[in-house]
Amino acid sequence: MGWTEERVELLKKLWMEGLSASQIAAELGDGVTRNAVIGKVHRLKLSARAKPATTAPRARTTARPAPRRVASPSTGSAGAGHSSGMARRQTVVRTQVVGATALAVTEEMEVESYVPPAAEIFIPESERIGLLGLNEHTCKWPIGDPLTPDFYFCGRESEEGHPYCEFHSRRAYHQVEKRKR
DNA sequence: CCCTGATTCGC
DNA sequence: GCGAATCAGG
Repeated sequence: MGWTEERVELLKKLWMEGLSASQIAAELGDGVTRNAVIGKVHRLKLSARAKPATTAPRARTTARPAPRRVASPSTGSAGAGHSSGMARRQTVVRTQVVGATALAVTEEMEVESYVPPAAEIFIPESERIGLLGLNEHTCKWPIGDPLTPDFYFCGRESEEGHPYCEFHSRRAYHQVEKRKR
């Protein structure tokens, strides 16, 4: 289905209201993808919105060398590492621990100094491991202050090829709540 | 992994 | 004009 005036108007309206491209795509239905929405938005020159949403000042990134796909069905694509180190300054979400699965977001704040990531989960002292206890199958998520003697690593089993256990792997970036109208 | 928007370019 | 593929970022 093409872009009828009605659909374009709806697109403009929702975009200005701050809905994400994927949400608008779902709203329009008919197999419209978020890419279609974004593409249309650009053609309409509607890029600017009230709320920056994400990705703020993007002055200029690479002018995309020459990916060119479409015709070649080669399946290469092997590695893809994803390096994300521990930032000294980071935005954390304070949670309330009620159990292993009951986490409630109560406040979002930015902290100055290092904060033990995912300290919510309790690791029995007998399972804690130090630097020398790490191997390719142990979760390398650090807990505590590295400069302190009581510093240790999660140490639980990590998925093959992954540096962290499942719990800690999903800790970094997982949608707290999926937008639903 | 989930997600966001930005960009290019064959169609 | 359209939008999949890709990129860059959180």
